[in-house]
Amino acid sequence: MPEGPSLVLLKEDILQFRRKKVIVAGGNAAIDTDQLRGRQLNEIKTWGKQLFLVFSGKITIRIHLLMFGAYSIDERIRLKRSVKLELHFNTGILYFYTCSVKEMAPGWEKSYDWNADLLSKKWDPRGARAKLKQLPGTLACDALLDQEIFSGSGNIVKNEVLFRIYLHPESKLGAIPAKTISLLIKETRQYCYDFLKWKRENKLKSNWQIIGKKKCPRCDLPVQKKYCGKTRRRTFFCNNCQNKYE
DNA sequence: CAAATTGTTTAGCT
DNA sequence: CAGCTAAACAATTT
Repeated sequence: MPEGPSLVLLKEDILQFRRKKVIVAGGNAAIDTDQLRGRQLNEIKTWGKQLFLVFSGKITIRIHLLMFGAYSIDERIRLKRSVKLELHFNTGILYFYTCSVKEMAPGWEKSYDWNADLLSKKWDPRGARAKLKQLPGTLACDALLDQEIFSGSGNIVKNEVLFRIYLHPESKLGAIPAKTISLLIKETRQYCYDFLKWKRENKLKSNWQIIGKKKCPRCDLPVQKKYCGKTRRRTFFCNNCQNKYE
């Protein structure tokens, strides 16, 4: 489910409940769900992989689907799954499963850089460039998972973007040419929108260029699989085509 | 069927 | 205290 583009789809899906009043709230999340009863869902926001439900009285609940989170509308999916949060409206029911549910403290908005969200029209590539410049020793594969820089990017985005721009995942930011950094920033955002488009069409996996591949689609040499960087996440790359700067 | 995975937080160590 | 690692969480797929 996760990665930023999926959250855009989630938001679209639940926009039908905006300005609707919560009739009953429940679930086993470690928050006071009772306080949501009778409140209107005023706003639905996303920041990368995070979803914010802003209720009347400015009570804000943050949902993070982590690796295995799911949601459904009206129908309870897989009865074995326990419900973390359920919101009943006059027009339907919204269920969230296996996710992180947190109540935000007043003023929470100030702790987020809204220009860092790849899926937002507020996205500002200059901010990303400045942050990358501050981290010369960081590897490209780690930077692409850093939510403070590329909010909404995940392991799929990381792998596919690095291949697209032929950049080796273990390249040090400080050694990468400025032009390539520009390309990295540009293509990370672009890939998010391609991801979104393909996800809508159910064609995300079929458009993967490097993830899970045995051979490089460009040079036909074997693809490397390695758990790279500090993040130690699964990384597929072509040693021949992706330039390593160190 | 064991292993791996689109993610993050936190406890605990050096 | 900074920096790192392992564990925890959990469902589905291969």
